[in-house]
Amino acid sequence: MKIGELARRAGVEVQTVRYYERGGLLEAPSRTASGYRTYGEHDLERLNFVRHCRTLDMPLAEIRRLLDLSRQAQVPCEDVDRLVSAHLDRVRAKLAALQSLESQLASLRAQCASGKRVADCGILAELIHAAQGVACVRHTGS
Amino acid sequence: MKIGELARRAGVEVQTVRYYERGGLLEAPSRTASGYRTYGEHDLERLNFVRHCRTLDMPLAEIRRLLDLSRQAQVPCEDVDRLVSAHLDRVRAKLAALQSLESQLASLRAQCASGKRVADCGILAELIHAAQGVACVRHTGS
DNA sequence: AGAAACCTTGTACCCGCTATAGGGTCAATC
DNA sequence: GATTGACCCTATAGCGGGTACAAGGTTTCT
Repeated sequence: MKIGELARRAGVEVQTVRYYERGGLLEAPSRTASGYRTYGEHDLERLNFVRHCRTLDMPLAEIRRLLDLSRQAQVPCEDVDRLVSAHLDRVRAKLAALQSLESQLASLRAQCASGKRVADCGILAELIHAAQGVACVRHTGS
Repeated sequence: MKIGELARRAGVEVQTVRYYERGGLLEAPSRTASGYRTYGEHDLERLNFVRHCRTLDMPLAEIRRLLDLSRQAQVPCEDVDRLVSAHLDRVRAKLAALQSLESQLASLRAQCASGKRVADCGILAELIHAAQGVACVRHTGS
């Protein structure tokens, strides 16, 4: 199949396939006489694998290592485990940061009562005070 | 004060200050005869405001809009609220995605028993099967 | 034969910085 | 007064993970 069909079946853009090839995530495929890339089912499987890892938010470098590892059947499975664990740790750290962020924004939004003008906006006041290192909102009368 | 002091007091890199100026987040400051930027306390406050919004993960374009709004005291506060609410929605969506990601990775990692070789690695098997659209892990012997 | 749909390479763009190169300026010290 | 070192300037390129062009070649359909 040609690149367009491969891309369509994997649900990615054509450019993305070429980008993955450049980055070594997909092997350079054979070409027709006129230079068109031709792929087989195996290439589709590999692309799907890459995409699935991407939906798990793994960086491309990590996916590349995973692909390398999977080709060496003798390597202890621990190496794979370590890679996934490290990724999981990063995801959990990001999750915690995002949760704190969510609560900050939610409480910020609660500052805004309808009908007010920007001049009296609680959100802006809060943001400005927070930016000045004031722990608690305390209107200084301005 | 010069750019180095401003940056130090706001806890950012000097390049970041210049980057914000180019992006219109900070006003172009006055210059000394030799071309050095000179800032006042007001500039520091504004930079702190920007940084605080950044710790809330707001994109620079949004911070710029917020700064614009805050200069127009007549604008209804709702506009600010809408902006923050939209951001909160995005953060919550990201949070949900990350939570699902976390559980996927955690269950993935549970596939790996120690002492195995990559040839029998549960993680890789799972990733490959998942990539092929198989809902449940089912080792085909291979 | 001509149009539409595909393919090719190469390049530039997005975000929010960060880093580097290649200079100029300023204050202190020898 | 010359040098050192810390600071400042502009311009440019890089990161990751793509996306979007431009400018052309090929294939397929009518």
